Amino acid sequence: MVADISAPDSAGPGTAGGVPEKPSLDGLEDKWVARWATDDTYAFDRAAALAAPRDHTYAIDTPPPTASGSLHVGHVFSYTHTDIVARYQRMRGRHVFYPMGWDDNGLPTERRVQNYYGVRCDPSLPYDQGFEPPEKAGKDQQPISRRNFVELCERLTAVDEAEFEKLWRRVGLSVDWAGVYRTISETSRATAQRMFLHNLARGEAYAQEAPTLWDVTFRTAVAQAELEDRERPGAYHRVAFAGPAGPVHIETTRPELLPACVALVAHPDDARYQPLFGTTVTTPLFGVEVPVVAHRLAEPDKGSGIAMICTFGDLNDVTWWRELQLPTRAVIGWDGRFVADPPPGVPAGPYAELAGKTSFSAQQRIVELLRESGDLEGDPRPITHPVKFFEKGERPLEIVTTRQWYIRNGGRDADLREALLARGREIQWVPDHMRHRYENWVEGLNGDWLISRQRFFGVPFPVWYRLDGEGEPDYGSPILAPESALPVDPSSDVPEGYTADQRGVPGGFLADPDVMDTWATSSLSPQVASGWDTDPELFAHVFPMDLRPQAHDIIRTWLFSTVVRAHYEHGQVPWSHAAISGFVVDPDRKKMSKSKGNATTPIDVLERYGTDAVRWRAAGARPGADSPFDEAQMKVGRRLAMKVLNVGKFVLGLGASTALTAADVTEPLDRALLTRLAGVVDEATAALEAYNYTRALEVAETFFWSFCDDYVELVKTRAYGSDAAAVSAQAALALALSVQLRLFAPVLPFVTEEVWSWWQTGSVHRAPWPAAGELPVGGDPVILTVAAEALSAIRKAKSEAKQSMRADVASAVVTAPEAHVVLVEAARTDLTHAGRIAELSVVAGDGPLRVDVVLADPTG
RNA sequence: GGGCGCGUAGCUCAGCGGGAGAGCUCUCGCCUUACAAGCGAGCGGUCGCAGGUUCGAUCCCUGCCGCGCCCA
Repeated sequence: MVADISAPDSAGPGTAGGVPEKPSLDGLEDKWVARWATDDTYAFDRAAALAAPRDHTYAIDTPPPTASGSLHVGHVFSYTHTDIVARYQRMRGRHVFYPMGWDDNGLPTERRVQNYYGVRCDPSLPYDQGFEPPEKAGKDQQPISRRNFVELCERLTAVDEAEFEKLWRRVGLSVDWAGVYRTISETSRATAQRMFLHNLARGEAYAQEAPTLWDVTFRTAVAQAELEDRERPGAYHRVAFAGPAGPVHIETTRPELLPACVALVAHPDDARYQPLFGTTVTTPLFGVEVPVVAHRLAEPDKGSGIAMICTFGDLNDVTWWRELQLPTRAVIGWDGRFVADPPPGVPAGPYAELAGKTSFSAQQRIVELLRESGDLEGDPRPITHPVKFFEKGERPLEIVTTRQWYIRNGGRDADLREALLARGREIQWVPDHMRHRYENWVEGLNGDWLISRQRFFGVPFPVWYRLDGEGEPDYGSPILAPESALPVDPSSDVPEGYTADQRGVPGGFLADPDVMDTWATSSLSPQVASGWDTDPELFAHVFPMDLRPQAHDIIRTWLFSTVVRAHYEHGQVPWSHAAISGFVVDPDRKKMSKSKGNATTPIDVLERYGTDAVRWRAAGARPGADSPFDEAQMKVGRRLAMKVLNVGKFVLGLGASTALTAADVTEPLDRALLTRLAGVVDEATAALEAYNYTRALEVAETFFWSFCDDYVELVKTRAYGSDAAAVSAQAALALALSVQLRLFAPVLPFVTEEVWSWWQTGSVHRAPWPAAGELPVGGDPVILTVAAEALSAIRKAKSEAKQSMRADVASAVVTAPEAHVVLVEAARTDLTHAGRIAELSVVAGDGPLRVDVVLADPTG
C-alpha cells in the first residue's frame, strides 16, 4: 500500500523555508491553494492506478452540487467530511480518484436563468443568432427560443461553476480539478441517452399514457420522489346525488370536480351503503349517471363514508379508476385550468361556465350553482388536510393524463423491489441505521420512476415518432437514435432515413418533446465520472466505486436512483460504502436552507475563522448526525490551528529536526510519550478505517493538548541542552511533531502543510499516514501520566496561592503508590525544572498521587 | 399513523454493565523567554420519567413523556 506517496525526505531544519518569526494563520489558504494547484498535489495518477491492484485505488462518487444554487455551511461540512476521508486514503498510499461534478441541468437552472436574465423559453420561437439578454431583467419575461434559452443556461452555469470551484478550493477539497464533469455536458448527455436506450432495449424503461402528478406552474410531470405533503386549509362540501331511494350525500373538498365524477365509492363492509352497490346515482347539476362501487380504500370514518371518484382529484382516484376500470372524464388541462370542452357524456350547459377557469374559481362557481339547485347541504365545513405539492412548487399538484417515460423501480413489481432491497444490503452504510431510510423508501414505492419532464434544459430523449398520413404520431414503434450518434437532440437532429423538411408533416417524423429529469442523469454520476462512455479502462478499474458521500435527504432520490441504474446496467451496486452526513441546523434545530432564510454564507465564516477552523468544526459532526451551527466552536478550531503553528515553531526552535531518529530517544519520559503516541496512531487509524473521522480527531487532539501542556513543558529545559538527554528530547519532539502533523493533516490541511514546510520537503498530504511502527517501542506511558499529574498538582498549588507559574517551589513531596515511585523518579529532573522545584522528594504512600508543595518566599 | 434517530453539566457532545467525562460558557488567578487570539486552577449533573433483568444499570429489556428527521 505504498504507491502514491513519496518517502519522507530527510532535510535539515530550515532547508525547506525555515520557521517564520511570527507564525500566522492569515494568508495560509491563498498560499497553499495556489501551491497545491501549481504542484498538482492532488492529481489522480491514472496510469499508476491502472497498473496497481484495485485496492490501491480509492474512488469517490462526489455529489455534484446544483450549480445554479448557493452553497451554505452545511455543504462545506458535508464536503469536508468526504475530503477528510480522501486525504486519509491518499496518505495511506492509495490513488484517490476524487472527481467533482456540477449538476447544472434541470429546473433549478432554468429558474435561475429566467430570473437572472428576465427571459422565458418559448419553444415555438426560432433561434436568434445574435441574441443578447437584457442588461437588467425586465418586469416581463422576454420569450426566447429553446436554443437561445439553453445557451443562456450554459453561459450562466459556467459562471456559477467557476465560483463554486473557487470556494471548494478555499475549503481545501483535495479533488483533482482536472476531472470535473457537468451533468449537461456532451458526455453526460451521451451517457444518459445510451443508458436510457439500454434500459429501453431491456424493457426497463417504457412510455405510457397515464394519469400523472402534474405541476401546473412549471407545466411538467413530477415523480413520487419529488412530492411533499403540505397542510392546507380546505372544506368539506356536502353534496347530494340523486339515488334510487332518495339523495345520497357525499362530502368532498373538491366540488369543482363534479363534472369529472365517474362513480361513488364506499367500503365493501359499510352497511350503510351496501344496498347501493351495483346501482347508479345521478350527479347534481350535470345529471350524469354514475355507478356506486365498493373498494377497500374507501374510508367509512371520513366524511359521510361514501366518496365521489373523479378523474382525477387525488392518487386514490387513480387507484380506483385503474382497479375498478372506470371511464375517464378529465377536466383539468396542462395549465391547471378547466379544458374548453366537457368530457364525453357530460352536458355542455353547466360545464361551459367552468371552461378556462382555475380550480379555485371553478370551485366558487360550482358552489354557487349547487346552492342554487339545492344540492349543497349546509355550509362547507373547514378542515386542514395534507395536499400534495411538487417540492419546488407553490401550487397544489393536479393529476393530468399524459404520455410519459418511466423506469421500472420496483414500485409495481415485488421481485424487482426485493432485488433492489438486496442491493441496499450490499452497501455498507455509515452510519448503519441510514439503511432504514433506503428500505423504507423502496418498500413504500407505489409506482415506477417517472423520468420525463416537459422542460427545456435537460437531456432530451433520443427518440422520434413516425407520423402517419393524418400527421398522427405512431408511439408504438419509436425511432431510436443509433448509439454511435449520441448525444442527439431530436428537435434539431433528423432520424436516419428522413430529411429535415419531413419534420412535423404527415408521413414524416416528430421529435419526442421531453427532457429527462435531472435525477435521470445524476443517477449516472458514477458512470459519468468514471468514464463508462469515454474511458472504459478507467471505468473497469474504479467501478464499483468505494464511496458515495451524501446527505440523508436525498437517499430516496440520488442514492436510490443510482442503485437502480447500476443494478440494471452492471448487475452490481455502484459503490461499497455510502457515508451519510447530517445537516447543519440553526439554533432552533431547523435545517439550514436558503429558502428558509437561515443559511449562513460559508465564505464569510471561512474568512473570519480560517478554513482549518471551519473544517475542524465539520470534523466534529459525526456521520449522519445533524449539528447546530455555532460560531463559538469555530473559535475553538482556530485556537487549535494556532496552537499547531506555535508548538511547531517552538519544537523546531528547540532543535527538533529530521536528522533525529527513534534510536536517539533514550530517556524514559520521551519513550513514554512516543509509546502513548503509538497507541493514538493505532486508534486514529482504526477510527478512520471505520469512517469515524470524529473519533480519529478526538484522540489525536486529546493527545496533542497534553503534548503541549505537559510534555513540552516538562522537557523544554532539558531540550535546550546539547547532551544525549537533550538529543533524546529533541528526537522525541521531532517524531511527535511529524506524526501529529500527519494525524491532523486530513482535518487541518493548511496549518499542517505550513508547519510541515518549515522542516520537511514535499507535501504533508503526500506523506505516508503515520504508523505505530515508526515510533520506538517499550516505553511505559504511565511515566508521562504520573509526571503530568505531579506537575498539575504543583500548578494547582501555585494557582491557589495566586502565584505565577514561574514561582519557585522551595520543596515538593510527591506521595505516590509504591509501584509509581520509580516512575516519578524517572522524570525527576524534568519535573524539578518544569515546576522550578528546589527540593523534590518522592515517597510511597496510600491513595492517589498527591504533592505537598511549599512555595518559596516570593520576596526572598 | 408507520419507520429511524436523539434526550448525560448553562451550551455542544463523548462514554454505553462496575470510578460520571471533554470542550465551550462562567468564576478566580497568572505578562510564563512557543503561544495573552495565551496559560493555570475552580464551580457545575438523582445521565428524560417509571418499571424490569442483574450482586451491581447512564449503559441491557419494556412502557411512557419530549424533540428531530423520513414516510404515509
